[in-house]
Amino acid sequence: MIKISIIEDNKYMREGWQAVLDLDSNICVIAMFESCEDAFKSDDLAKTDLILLDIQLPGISGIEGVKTIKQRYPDVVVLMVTMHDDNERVFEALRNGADGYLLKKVTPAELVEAIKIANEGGSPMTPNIARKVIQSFQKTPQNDVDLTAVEKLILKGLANGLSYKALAEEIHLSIDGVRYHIRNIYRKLEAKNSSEAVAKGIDYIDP
Amino acid sequence: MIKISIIEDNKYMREGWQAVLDLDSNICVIAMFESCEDAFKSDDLAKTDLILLDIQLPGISGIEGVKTIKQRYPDVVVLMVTMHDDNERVFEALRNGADGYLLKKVTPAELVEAIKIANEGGSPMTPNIARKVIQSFQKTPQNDVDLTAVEKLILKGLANGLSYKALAEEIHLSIDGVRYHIRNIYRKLEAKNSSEAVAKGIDYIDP
DNA sequence: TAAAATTCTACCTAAACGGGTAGTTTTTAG
DNA sequence: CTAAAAACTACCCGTTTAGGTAGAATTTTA
Repeated sequence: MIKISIIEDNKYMREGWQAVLDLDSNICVIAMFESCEDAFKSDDLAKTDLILLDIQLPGISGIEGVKTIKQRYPDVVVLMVTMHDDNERVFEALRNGADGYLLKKVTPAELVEAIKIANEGGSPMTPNIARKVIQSFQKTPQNDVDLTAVEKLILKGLANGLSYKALAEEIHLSIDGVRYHIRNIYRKLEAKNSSEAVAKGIDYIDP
Repeated sequence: MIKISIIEDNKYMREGWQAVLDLDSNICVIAMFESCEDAFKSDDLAKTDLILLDIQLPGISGIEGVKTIKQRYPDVVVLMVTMHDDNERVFEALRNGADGYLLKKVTPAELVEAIKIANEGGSPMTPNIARKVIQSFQKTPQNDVDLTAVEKLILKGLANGLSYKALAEEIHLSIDGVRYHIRNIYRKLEAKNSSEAVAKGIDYIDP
């Protein structure tokens, strides 16, 4: 039995969904709130498996709310609900911890389907958002500064807090040898010092 | 007209898809290869809108191949093709630049649908992979070291290569005031110097 | 209001860093 | 094979960083 909470300011929306969801024998709506504030006062969220969270709410928005929810109840699944599809807000909500999202115009069958997918560890979302999400986590391909293997190694060492001396020992080079490479790293990354180099180059070094 | 190239070692698979796709008046298969090596020798990929790329290939795998493809032709859309769904390899391919993926057992209608979605800027994928992708880019919620606003500001300054002096001027504090905060940053992040602090804390500072 | 914690300033010292220059060895390219 | 480029070593020198300690100013807490 999947226990659902709904946070949604529109009364008809809330009750419509409740009616639809309670028709399914594996789903049970255990609580409904018209705002994040209300939901946080109650303790029902603790008993919830999955929350349907409207993205646009008066007061604390869903985008902010999901952050709090995930902090307090990391295991609960949060699906954002939104009017429009290709939306920067959806993206932000996902960054803040949402597990997926669905559109308000979804059919009852799709709603139940999305909930079941999410409950089993999936993330329902449209392809458009999926593309955005993917792009944001891909290694940036174009401006890939070509650091040599040694340079990457040294940059990694710097990121780990090693001194030039420690680095020299680690890769069997003189301190000035290390310095030679570091100078080249700074030039390539246009960095003034090791911190800036690490900040700029950390995405280019292998984990 | 969407121009498609197929890289797939199984002959029947290749030709089956070609037959299916060419039935659609908006899709045209312009080239087929049985390996990445072959594809890279030819110049057909340059004229391609979308590539169907088998994830498991002899020689250069699709996971590696997509990297090369995206380097050479950043604008081409790459869809990975895979046997199994919940797969670490799919995940790696997406990290390397793939725009989506579909299963080999996909129906002709779904195949055409996925291609059209991808061509219009979407990313077809199953909810399971979507969840993985989302998780990998969410801000890590639990181990969020609580840096104060000033500490974040200073860490950001360090990441930008500022010296203590420059930082002091920027935030109207004495150099020793800056040092005071930096010491606290090092303690909280367990860092020995600014590079390590930047490496460890860069995810916690606001962009 | 008093005590405690946090924030900020100050100074000392040693170590680490960064720029410049210059020379040697090794690799690469013609 | 020879010239050019890259990789490495070396030294000088001034600046920056990091650790330690200590005390004032400010805010928080009881």
